[in-house]
Amino acid sequence: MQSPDQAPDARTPSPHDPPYLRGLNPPQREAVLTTEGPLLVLAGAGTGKTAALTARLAHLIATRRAYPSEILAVTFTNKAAREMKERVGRMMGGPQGSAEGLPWLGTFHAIGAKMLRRHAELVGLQSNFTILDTDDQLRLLKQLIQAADIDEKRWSARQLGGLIDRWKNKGLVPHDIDAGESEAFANGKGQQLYAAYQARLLALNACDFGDLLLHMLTLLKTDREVLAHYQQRFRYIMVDEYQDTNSSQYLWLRLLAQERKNICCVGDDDQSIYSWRGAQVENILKFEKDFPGAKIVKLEQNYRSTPHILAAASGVIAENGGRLGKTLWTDEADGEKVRIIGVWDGPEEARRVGEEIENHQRSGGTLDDVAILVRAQHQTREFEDRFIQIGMPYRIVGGFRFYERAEIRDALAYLRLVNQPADDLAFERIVNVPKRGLGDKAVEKLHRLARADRTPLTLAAARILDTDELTPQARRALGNFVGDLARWRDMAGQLPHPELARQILDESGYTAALQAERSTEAAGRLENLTELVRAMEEYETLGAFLEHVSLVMDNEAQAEARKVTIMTIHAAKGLEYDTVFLVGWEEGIFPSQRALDEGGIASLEEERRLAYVAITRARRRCIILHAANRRIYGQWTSSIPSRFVGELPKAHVDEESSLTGGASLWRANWSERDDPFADVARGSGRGPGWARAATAGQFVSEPARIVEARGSAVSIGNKGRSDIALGLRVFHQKFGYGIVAEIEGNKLEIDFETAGRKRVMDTFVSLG
DNA sequence: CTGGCTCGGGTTTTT
DNA sequence: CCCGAGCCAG
Repeated sequence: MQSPDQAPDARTPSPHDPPYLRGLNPPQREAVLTTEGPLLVLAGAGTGKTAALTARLAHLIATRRAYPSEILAVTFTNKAAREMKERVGRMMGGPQGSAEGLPWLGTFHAIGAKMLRRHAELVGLQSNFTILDTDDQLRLLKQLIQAADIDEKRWSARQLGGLIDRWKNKGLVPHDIDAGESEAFANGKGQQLYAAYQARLLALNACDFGDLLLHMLTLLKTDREVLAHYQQRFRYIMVDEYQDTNSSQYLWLRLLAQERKNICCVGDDDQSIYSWRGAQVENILKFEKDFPGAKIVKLEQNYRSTPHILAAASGVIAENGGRLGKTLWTDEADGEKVRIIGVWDGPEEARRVGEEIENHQRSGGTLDDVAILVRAQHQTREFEDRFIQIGMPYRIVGGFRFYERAEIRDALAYLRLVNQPADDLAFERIVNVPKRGLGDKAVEKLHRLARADRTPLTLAAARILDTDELTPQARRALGNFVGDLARWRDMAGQLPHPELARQILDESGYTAALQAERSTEAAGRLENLTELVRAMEEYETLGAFLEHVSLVMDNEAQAEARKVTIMTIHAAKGLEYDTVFLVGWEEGIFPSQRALDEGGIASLEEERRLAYVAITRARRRCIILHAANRRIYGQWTSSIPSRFVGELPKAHVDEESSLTGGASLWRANWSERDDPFADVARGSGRGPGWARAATAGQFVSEPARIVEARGSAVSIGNKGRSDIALGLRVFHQKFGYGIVAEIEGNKLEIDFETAGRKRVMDTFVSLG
């Protein structure tokens, strides 16, 4: 480890460099070595931002400018936080000395929660408060809307939730909402409902995600002691993805940094794609004004993509106004130009991408190098359908996450209720799960009593047993449930919590109910529960585990298998692939119709930044497709290529487009297939019978938020499986159970129970 | 309570 | 067109 007097100062490499500086270029070094005062690091896509950020953290510790525990490093995602932790660990060689503590490294929300637990009582909470997720939040809002006698159809909980989120993102508490703002919901009831919601959360001893920051913000603004404490404590503050910060996060950071002013924000205004969830690009644009004397370092050397790809991306983003301005460059050789392919319609687009990937395989490429990026989740379907047909292994990123699954949320509700008896939402969720004969009437009576006495449902339940309000069966059932809860709470003090969880799941009858189902899904759910209990073992306390689950738990994409990845551009931010297909580059799709209709120039510019993010995901090959016809909400619609296609600099692209280039392909398509309805008319697979059997979320047995197709590789040759025969019952990952109706080499025709007849590859089915 | 119906709405998504 | 939510009937 380096001592302060030997601390490197040179911006150029020297043999005496500590390990964390090795391999950094001059601007990266500058970013690492500028420790004092405000610093803005403008890091273009692929310029080694994380490397610089981590090295900076290592540098601060190694040169003893601060104890680890005096450093605050915030990220947006758990993934980013994890990555940084790992890299710092590696750089500094093993875990840091416990005497010096650990850096406060985590997401805004995780850090907010950590602080808030220490000061919970100052905002009217107890430190074991529950963190509600969006689902809980919506159920609560729905109750409030009903209680206020507002037409739920006209004014949905979802709407109100969105509004409250926006207010929280701006750092506004109910008191700050003026009449004009309040108008946004139910003719001026917005403010009142927001206030009621916040009151209800306190009564439940609960927080939503926004509160984790908002409560801390309020505290920092109103409590001088708390403010002074953290201002003193955090000698150095680092922020990743600064362009994604919302107002509340910005205010929070500014307060914390006010004293020491050692704040280093890393970001890229060109990659700001989250304004719709409150991010303010302005935060990064006005950094110099907020922090006078700020130094700015630009990271512009790109280590990811070829010059053609960079030039294409730069050409597009140059159309945006008000940029801080960076010019990406690279040492790499030219490589392939960006290809633009125009096709006739959506199905052809999928076919074309499939062929390109097969070519890629034939020339020795692997599938995990390939990604297809879409603007919106529904576009994945076309590719999924096609890939199932040709037996191309793929994975779709997105959809349900581990803790969003019903069985996990049920199990957590039990644990939450044991941990925190005031958690009415948890109580409601599981009072009749599994079914124990406590229907709507019984719960309604309970509610009335709880409301009258202003007590949590758990208490009301105990009390109602002394009355004759419930039917004898309901009373017995509730008595058992209340008794169980009390017993589990006793056990909580004595048993290790994974064991407690196992017992709860057993004694509540939850596992038994699943076992009784005897379906594939139920088996998957049981597996998920086992996984949940296993995960608990890594945590000291039940409380720590619950916090982990609601704030941190996300199943990482196991990239083990060789598969093509299909995902949204948003989901791809921060990732990179050798070959990237950018599909659906048409006006109305990308840029999206919504962006064109609403939000004016700002929306369009965000779409353009999205295009920039999309292109810069590619390392070696970037292939952009657009179709002339697409079925949108069931209607065939013709579309024109995205304006972003036109903004790609000609010198760096190769067009194979029939529509913007020569007319040959267009004509070929036209004569071969007389009209866009041909597919439908010929019944070539898409008619009414084309039931889209299942979406990602329905396969609860999937291990993670990844929908994986079965089958390891594209089948070669035509040899079919020997274990498949006519009339056999088989299982297919997407379509479910079905009977084999025809066999043709390795292709099967199967009559699925719910999805109808489909043609699939035999590698995708297992014997049912 | 399940199923079948109608109706409305339909980017992007993390925590 | 496809999905989810809510409603009513059995």
